[in-house]
Amino acid sequence: MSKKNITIKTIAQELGISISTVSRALKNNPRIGADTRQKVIQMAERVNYVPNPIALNLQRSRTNMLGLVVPTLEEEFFSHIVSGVERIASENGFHLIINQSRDSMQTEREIIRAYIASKVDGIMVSVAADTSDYSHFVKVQSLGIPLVFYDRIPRNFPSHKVRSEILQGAIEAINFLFRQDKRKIALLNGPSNLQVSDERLNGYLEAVKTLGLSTSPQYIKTTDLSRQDTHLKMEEFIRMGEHRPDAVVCFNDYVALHAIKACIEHGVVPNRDISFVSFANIGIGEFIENKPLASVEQYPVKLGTESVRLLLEDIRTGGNTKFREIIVETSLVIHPN
Amino acid sequence: MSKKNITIKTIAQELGISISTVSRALKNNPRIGADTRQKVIQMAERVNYVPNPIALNLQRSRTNMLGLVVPTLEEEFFSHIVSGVERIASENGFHLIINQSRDSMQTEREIIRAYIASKVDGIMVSVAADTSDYSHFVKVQSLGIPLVFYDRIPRNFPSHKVRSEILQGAIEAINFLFRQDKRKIALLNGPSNLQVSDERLNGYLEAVKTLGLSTSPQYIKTTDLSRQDTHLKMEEFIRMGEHRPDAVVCFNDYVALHAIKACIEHGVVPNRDISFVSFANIGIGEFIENKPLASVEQYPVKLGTESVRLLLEDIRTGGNTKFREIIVETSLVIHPN
DNA sequence: AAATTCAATGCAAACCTTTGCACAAAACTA
DNA sequence: TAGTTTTGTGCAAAGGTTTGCATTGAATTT
Repeated sequence: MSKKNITIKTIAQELGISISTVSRALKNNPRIGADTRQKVIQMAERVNYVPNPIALNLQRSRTNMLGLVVPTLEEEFFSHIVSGVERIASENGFHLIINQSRDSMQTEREIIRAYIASKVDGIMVSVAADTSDYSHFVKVQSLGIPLVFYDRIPRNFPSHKVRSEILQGAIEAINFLFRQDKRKIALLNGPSNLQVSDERLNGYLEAVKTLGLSTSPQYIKTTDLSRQDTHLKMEEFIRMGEHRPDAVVCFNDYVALHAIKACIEHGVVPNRDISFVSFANIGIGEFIENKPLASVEQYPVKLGTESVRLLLEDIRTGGNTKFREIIVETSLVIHPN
Repeated sequence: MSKKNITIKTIAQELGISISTVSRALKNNPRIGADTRQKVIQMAERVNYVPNPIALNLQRSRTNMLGLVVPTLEEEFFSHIVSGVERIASENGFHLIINQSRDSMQTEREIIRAYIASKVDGIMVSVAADTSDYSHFVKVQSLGIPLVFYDRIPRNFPSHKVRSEILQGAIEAINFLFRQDKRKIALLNGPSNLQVSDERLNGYLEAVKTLGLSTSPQYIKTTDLSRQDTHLKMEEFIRMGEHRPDAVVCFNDYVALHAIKACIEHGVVPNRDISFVSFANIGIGEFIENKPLASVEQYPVKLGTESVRLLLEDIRTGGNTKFREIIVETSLVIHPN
């Protein structure tokens, strides 16, 4: 095909003009005469010139790359977020580079280090489950690299943030159960070190208070998200006799499904004896028989698009945008059947 | 923090030596005296020098970036592939940049164009459903950029390829049904423009022949993967009266689930009146009641890791590796319950 | 006709690193 | 002592592009 590397120099030599003239002609610089510009453009076409972005990167010391740290790609919730991010990044001409922390702070730090070394233009992070030290993020900020946290947001760390409106979702879920004449509503929450667990709890407490429902510490349990622990905690609810809850709000769909399984094993009919609602970290398949009555949909794709939009804006303003927190709506989706 | 941009030049000036000496000292070039090397390294430490990878890229005209084109991230099968790719790419110090073609050839072409322009070191592609023209791939190859196709592989296009052992899986699936005393086994296949459909068909034909089963063109149908079409085709099977198949091999889990739904609607008991097996493009959740008896697992993560390993090898050998086709094992997973 | 302005283009630096070649001084060999 | 090797370092080019400044020739003004 083409001989070697075709650069503006090639064009310049071919036309017997200077490199800078070619560069300017190609960029429609008004200082270049119309006829010269014509010739340059035609020649560029003819020799199939494409600008070398690496040289440009060096010049501008920008890379057009965005780094995305995700705990895992093997969970639907996160891969949908990534999908949203990819779309917007693409549309804006940015390359998206993706890495999984696999919920290890150590890995997370290394990824961030690599991003810094590679001079990405911006970074988005959902922190690993065991991230307790934030010095790597401090470093990112001190270098002036735009940074956005999404979904899993570190506590008390000033930065751009994008998260779901969990609290309102929890309230909506409980109102729904209330309308179904449920009065003894329990919460089967996630690990308390997650901020998203806090929000569920706060929503629960607020709704219970507003609706004048009775509750007790026994109605609030947490699971470490393992099947075993969820079973265990659900069994505790079931064994509460006359105080047994008539509805349980679960941390997410998986927890709900496991809890429902526990019910069935104990002869408790789900959604009759005890009703379930949950938060959607997965889409509940249409093929599942015994599922929660409703889930609080979190729109992960939107979570992704909002995050990258915020990041891009920060990049555009040169990292001088004041820290913003974007809260993505949730809504209670009532499952058919 | 640091003043401006710290380069080897900074170090050189600080130490009153030349740039090249600094460069060599940092790379442990033996031509540099031990004491000079010492001083340089210490100073680098002191001023917190990090090499600028962009300049390096320009120099070597390599970018350390791998491009991955995936039809969608919102399907578990593909996001698991990506997960595998990410792990290996990371381990080898490559950045992985990801784009979704969203099953549009047009988008696919643009992604490829961007990859070429950005000078990625290698490209992996699972082609879009409607990709009929391969000129963009020809271009990639003619530029000497290493290219690997995975899962969705263009027909008759010489290149590196990584795919699942579908044919063997199909045979295994049918043997399984045979052992369950099924003798009237049908195939509900995917779109015939997909190579993976061919392979299922060939496996089916081979197994049927080997086992001496009777079949007929009526036992072989294709669906466009839409729920409607799957329903329609399944209903045709159901209405075949005394010739009705007693087992159906489905293109993938989704198709199987839809087909099963069609059965239920028509009072046909799945896995009693008609048994189902399928190929796993999704993991069948433990929560689904009516599901195929077994699925041919395709190990998508492994598909990913194998693909990127092949790509990396090709990159290492400077794109001179002879075209290879890697076939990833499958295995029939019998669902509990 | 001389002076001024303007349009069109070229030069060279800058972005940062690597590396072939050259050079100098020191050490060694004959 | 003169010649050769070794050792340690510097110069400059290369990689591709952009851009401030300088230069040229032509057109306009006085």
